[in-house]
Amino acid sequence: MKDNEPAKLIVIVEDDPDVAKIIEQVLADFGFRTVWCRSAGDLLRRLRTLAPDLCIIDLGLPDMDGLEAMQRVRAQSGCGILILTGRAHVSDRVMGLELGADDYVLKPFEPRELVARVRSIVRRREGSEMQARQIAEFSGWRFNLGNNTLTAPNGEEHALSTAEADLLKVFVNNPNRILQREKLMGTRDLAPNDRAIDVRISRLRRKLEPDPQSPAFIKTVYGAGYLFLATVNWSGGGAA
Amino acid sequence: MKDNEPAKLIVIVEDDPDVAKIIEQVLADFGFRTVWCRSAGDLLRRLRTLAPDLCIIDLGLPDMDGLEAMQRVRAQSGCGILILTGRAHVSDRVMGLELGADDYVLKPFEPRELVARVRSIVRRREGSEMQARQIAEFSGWRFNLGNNTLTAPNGEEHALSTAEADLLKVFVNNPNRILQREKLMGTRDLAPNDRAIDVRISRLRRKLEPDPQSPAFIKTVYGAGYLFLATVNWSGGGAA
DNA sequence: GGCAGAATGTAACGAATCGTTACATCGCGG
DNA sequence: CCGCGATGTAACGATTCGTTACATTCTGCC
Repeated sequence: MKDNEPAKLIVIVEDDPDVAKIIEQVLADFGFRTVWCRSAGDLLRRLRTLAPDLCIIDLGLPDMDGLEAMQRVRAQSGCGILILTGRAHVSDRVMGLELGADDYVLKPFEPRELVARVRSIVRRREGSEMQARQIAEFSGWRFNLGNNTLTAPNGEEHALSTAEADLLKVFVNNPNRILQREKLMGTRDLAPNDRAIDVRISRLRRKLEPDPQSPAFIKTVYGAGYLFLATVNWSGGGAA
Repeated sequence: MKDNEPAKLIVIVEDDPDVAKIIEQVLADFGFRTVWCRSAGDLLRRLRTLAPDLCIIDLGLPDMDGLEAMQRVRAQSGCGILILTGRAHVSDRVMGLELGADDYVLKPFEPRELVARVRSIVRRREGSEMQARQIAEFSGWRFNLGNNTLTAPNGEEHALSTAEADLLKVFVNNPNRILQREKLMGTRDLAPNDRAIDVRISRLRRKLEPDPQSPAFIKTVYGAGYLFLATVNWSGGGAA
């Protein structure tokens, strides 16, 4: 009953338009939404407003090494990463995987296998959702997802309760995006006139907002939900 | 500081002893513990007492189709699964991945790449730990990990609190195994004479044990920890 | 077998959390 | 400017959960 979710969003980073078209076609055939980025810079710019489920990255990009791009994505977005490239050397493959790619597929690729691997990554991710990453930073604030601790820009520490932390986790994972009440409550389905979310928001604002009367981060979108307005950067999730 | 954890345990299912030896050697070189199973039956038997982090499964087993073996493992253990096989057909690869394998590697394999892929799976899993699976069954009891509900054999439902559910999650994921207090407390480090665990155990027993005085499932191991004595079967985690 | 000391079981207490309710306020369409 | 529905939040009470205290059990030793 929570499967009226929109299709998964996949970003394709590929400088060859023809190849990109093919990939987009294949994924679209299997029900994914796709966005095409021509370069690493393009990708990083898009990630400021998009929250994709997976990035498919070519290693041979015009403006940046694919592996570096991948690491930047990891630091910024926490989405899944699949490397799709012609570089077949073992050392490339090992390095890609060790640096955090979820899979490494060689060109020329087999469409059905690519879809199967994409699905595998997406399937795993929706189970675990937002683990692995540990510290989210935004506007001088640091939110440690491991111990539910929120550190203010001036160094002051607030301990968040479980509910508050859960709420903030959803926010930092989906910044700059209108989030409906249902999304914010996680699994718990909410009664017709359930005000629990509002109260949770209120309590979180009290700890996070300098002036809860005019919130800087957690904006209310009248009639729709809430929106977390910030540029979130991730750190500390480090596999070596 | 929580990295004195023992090495990850990997089960290798492979009927050719020479190939198995090579795989074991490669993994051992990179710090993994390994267990070799010659057949699918052997594997399923071992899983009753082992809780591996990953199974590497050959598709060409003498006693059972590898894909069926894989699905049985998925139902029983929730560990990671990597298929390592000579079957290179696209349809095999797609089917393996769709049926829930975390990766699919072809023989002959490149040792460093295999290790990188194994690490990638293990790394991801230790972030998410025990998601995906939804319902654990043991001796007529059903524990729904999704909504923290415990159903007795007679159909009676108990709602578990968060702490109780967390505790039971550790138990059903590591049955028939002595678990030290630290493991049972999750991340929270415990003070010298911390009795929190004992109280949690006591409260869980009150809901789970017919006669808390002589527990049938949660056994006390004097001086060592606790042990969950049961055959756990998993269901409902299903990707189609 | 019996004892001492440590480990474990659990009742009771209190702090913290969190959903509900009630009421104040705000936003937007007339 | 009015009115209604959406949102903010203070207050209350139920639940949860760690601590403490005391009872009980286990183990090694005599």
